[in-house]
Amino acid sequence: MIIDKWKSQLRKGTTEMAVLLILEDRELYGLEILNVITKYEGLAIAEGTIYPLLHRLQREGKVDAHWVEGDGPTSHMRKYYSLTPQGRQILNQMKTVWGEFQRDLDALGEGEAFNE
Amino acid sequence: MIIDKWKSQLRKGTTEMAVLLILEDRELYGLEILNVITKYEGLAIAEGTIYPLLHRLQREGKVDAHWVEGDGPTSHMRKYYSLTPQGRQILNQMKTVWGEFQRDLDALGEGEAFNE
DNA sequence: TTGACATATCTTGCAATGCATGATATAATA
DNA sequence: TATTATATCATGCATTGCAAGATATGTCAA
Repeated sequence: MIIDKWKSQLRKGTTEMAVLLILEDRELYGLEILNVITKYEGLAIAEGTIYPLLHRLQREGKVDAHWVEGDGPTSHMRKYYSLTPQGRQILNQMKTVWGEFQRDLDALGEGEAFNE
Repeated sequence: MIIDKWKSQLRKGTTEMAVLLILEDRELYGLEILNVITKYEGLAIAEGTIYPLLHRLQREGKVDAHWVEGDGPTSHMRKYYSLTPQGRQILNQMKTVWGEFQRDLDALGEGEAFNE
């Protein structure tokens, strides 16, 4: 499908915001984050996307990570991620930009016949 | 600015939609299209972006182009672009996808504390 | 034990789009 | 003549999401 390629272009940038949003008020590990995102069909990303993204966010100082021994019966090592102050700050900027972006693109779509 | 790099990532895919939206009910030439987009601050793109994009859209059969001799006093050759039927069809798909995408990302941002 | 499956993470290179930069050409204006 | 505005074009880079496959552990059935 042609439109599927376009969808993956739409995700550029926004997937990063989605991850930061999810971590805004709690710590989660990789697969959990992926599962939350996948609950929203329109945002669904491939599994191969989440780990490189998380590593990048950590490298850029937007998130912190620490290993936790599995607490339940399934005792896999899990890497929990949380927002750094810097990450929180950038997320707030992203929210503002995203709001403007939506408004402008929608305005262009609806009102262009009028605005001159 | 860090956020500026992110803005340019947001534009991936959406700039293409913006151009198709602008051509939805009229023909325009390159610089005109750029000027319309630039009216919306949140969507502003660099000048070096528009021509490669238009060429790609033409190559993909989404738009048609034809040269027009300058009609007014400034008689520069202008290349006018218009939507093909296929381009119109794809634009409609994009509108649907974009709507879902917005809803989902906003829902994630606002409601995640509740949804389990 | 063995094998299959689910969980959980990691790594490497590719594909696609917007951007930066600079080039070309014409007409109007100083 | 030189400068500025208009209008288009071409080339290679930066970034991000994706595909594909590898690794490791624990559970459960045969």
